[in-house]
Amino acid sequence: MSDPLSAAEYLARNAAAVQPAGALEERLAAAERESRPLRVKLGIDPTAPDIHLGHVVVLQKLREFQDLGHRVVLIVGDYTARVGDPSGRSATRPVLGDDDIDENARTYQEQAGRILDTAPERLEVRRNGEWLDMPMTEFLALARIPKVAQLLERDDFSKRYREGRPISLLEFVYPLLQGYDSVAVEADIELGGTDQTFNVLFGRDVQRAHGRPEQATLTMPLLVGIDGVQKMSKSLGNHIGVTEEPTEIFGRTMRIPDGLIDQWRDLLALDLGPDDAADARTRKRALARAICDRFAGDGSGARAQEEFDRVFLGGGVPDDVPEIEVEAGDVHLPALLAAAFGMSRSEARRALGQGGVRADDEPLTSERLDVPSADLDGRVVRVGKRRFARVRVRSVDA
RNA sequence: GGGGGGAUGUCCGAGUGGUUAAAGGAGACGGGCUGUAAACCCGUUGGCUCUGCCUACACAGGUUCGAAUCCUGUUCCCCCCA
Repeated sequence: MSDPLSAAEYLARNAAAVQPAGALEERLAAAERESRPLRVKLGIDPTAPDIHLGHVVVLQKLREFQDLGHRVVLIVGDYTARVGDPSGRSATRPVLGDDDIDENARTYQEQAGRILDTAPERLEVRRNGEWLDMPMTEFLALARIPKVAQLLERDDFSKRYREGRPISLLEFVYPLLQGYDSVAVEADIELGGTDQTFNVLFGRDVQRAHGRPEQATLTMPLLVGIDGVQKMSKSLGNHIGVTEEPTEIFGRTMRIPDGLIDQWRDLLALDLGPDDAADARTRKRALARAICDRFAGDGSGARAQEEFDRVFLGGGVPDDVPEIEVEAGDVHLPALLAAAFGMSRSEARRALGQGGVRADDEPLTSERLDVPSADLDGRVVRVGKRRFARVRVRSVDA
């Protein structure tokens, strides 16, 4: 694998683009020649510390670079986060304080460690606050690099401009700062999702303006979320977090549309084994197991599947059902459901009215909203197909 | 600096004084069918102490028996001109 050509081919196999053509081979060859590891850069946003499968795609790619002997440079965007990204129209993001950024960065590293090799010679973590707090004169020098037409060529900008939606100057400045990061850490290669295409390419302009060698860029396709339509993102609620319970990971994976199986397998670099040749359902189960094994620990996939089958094929109840305590006497069902499942009482009422609530297998209806707690003690209340809670009557010994 | 347009529920989007908790769509949720897939069908979708009450159409006041709809001020956004 030390052959630069085959290494490049391997690394690019599931990438969206490697630009400019041949740059990756060239860099790998240079590393070989100079017998030094490449510096592979990824910028991260310290506002969202929950790593999900969408983030994993790029992290996995970084891991592949590491396994080939190269060095990953993670840049925590503490400075850019402090500026407060105004994009996203209506919702102004809260500006984070130092403590939050520290905390988020720490969480991020902890979670990324599930994918990356965290050995110091393989992973370097930097904060762009180290260099972005620059004198105005330096910033002005940066600001003459991009041309407005160039910035407006960008898909999202041109689209927004055409549609008359706001673009703040700060958003124009972002690529500059990100590009300067590449200068500061002497990046050989920068990775990102395809949404970062402009930014990573622009890093080359900034490097050139500073008389530095220009980085190669590798962009990965954006993983589609479990809704099968939009890119995976926490704010869209179509994500699977790497720290989630295996049963949850398994279950949510089983909900993805069949058409997504190949993409997930390829982008997450998972091996489905012999099941890969089977029917869609079998393949999806294999995928779900593989994801569990990868992030929740070896063997967790098989266990999750067993539980899944028991609960959803057999109509059973999961092993570890959260408990909800109630006082002795009558229980007001809407209140109970609201407390147990985080729904509003009105929602709970509706669910009851629609026959979506059961105690063990007995349907609870909206005819009787107050029931003696003794009738529910020890039983599992279930809303819909996958929300469970075991009821316990608080003992009255106090 | 001047002129014009706009802000409606999770999102999109109707609605210009009264039966509007607010059309329609999307999404989400519950049910049916299934493989917790797709497609399809039905229902729900502000909150609550629920045959009623409370809060809601950027924010604050005002007019009116009655306002998302009219008036005033404020904030934010977009466009055009300079």
